[in-house]
Amino acid sequence: MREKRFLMVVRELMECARGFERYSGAHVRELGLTPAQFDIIATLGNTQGMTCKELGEKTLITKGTMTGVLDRLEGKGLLNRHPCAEDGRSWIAKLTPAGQAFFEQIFPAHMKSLRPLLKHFDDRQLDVMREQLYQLRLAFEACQADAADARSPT
Amino acid sequence: MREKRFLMVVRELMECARGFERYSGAHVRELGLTPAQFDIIATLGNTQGMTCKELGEKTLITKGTMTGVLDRLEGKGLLNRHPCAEDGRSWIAKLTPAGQAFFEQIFPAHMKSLRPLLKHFDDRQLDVMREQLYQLRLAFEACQADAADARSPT
DNA sequence: GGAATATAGTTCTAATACGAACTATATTCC
DNA sequence: GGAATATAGTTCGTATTAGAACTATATTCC
Repeated sequence: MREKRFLMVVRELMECARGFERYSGAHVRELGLTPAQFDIIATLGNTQGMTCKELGEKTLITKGTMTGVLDRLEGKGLLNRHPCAEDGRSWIAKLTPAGQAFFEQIFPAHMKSLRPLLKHFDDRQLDVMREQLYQLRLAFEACQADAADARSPT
Repeated sequence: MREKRFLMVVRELMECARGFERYSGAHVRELGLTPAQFDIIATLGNTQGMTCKELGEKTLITKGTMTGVLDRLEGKGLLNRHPCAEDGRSWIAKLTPAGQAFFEQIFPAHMKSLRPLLKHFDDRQLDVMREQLYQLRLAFEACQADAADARSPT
């Protein structure tokens, strides 16, 4: 019954993801941001900005959603978009000074809010978990690629 | 830098969850269902039905969303709701004969679609992963409870 | 028995998730 | 150089998410 074992792993995986989102999201919302907005701010903090494509790769936000998230952050005055010199199709999203200042204020606070979680794990266990999850992700990606090939074979 | 290690684990966790949802979701959508709808059908298959509350516990669907998901399944004729004899506030959601027949048709197909993933793991590794994820979930739940206490102390 | 409280489910709003269609610009290939 | 193709970002439609307010029924406690 490998299948059942596998489904139990998937179930735990989903519970964990939801659990983290709830825990982290509760704190983020107190800061007046949604999880997606926080993700963008945290990614852009201390950088010179990046394209939507890069943001999409570094966060888990898909491009269709990205537009709206960036729009709302722009509306809050935390971010703006500049045309990209190298590629006329691209825009560089960059924190405004207010956005960078906000990042510097909330990011350490958010890390601190995660600290209670940390005390449950030591470095070795974190490394084991990461490696396990990495293997799992590789499997998903490999199978995803196979499925894509099956749909449109070369 | 335990914090950084921890964030890397969280990042892998989220990538995995998204990866599975994409992989599994692609197949589920081919069946004409959304992942949430499939989750309900898979949970209700081969049962005598259950309340929204039970469904919420066995799936990862929150009660506010549950209403809409059940509405749409009811609209497709796959499910209906009966009043609950023991509790006047509750409804029993149960697959219709068409819903049960549909379940019997798609569930094995869905399991089969997951089979390529299985070949990447043996039983021992699956057990290790599940245990790791279980510990992680426990940590989230413990901290969540602490945070709730902090907001409204007894 | 009745008030206070808890719980099951629905409804509402704002923000996302995903896929698909669309526009505009880049790249490739002949 | 121009056609074919690929890519960046936006827009759109449907479904889902979380949280909070709301209705109706249960439970508790005096």
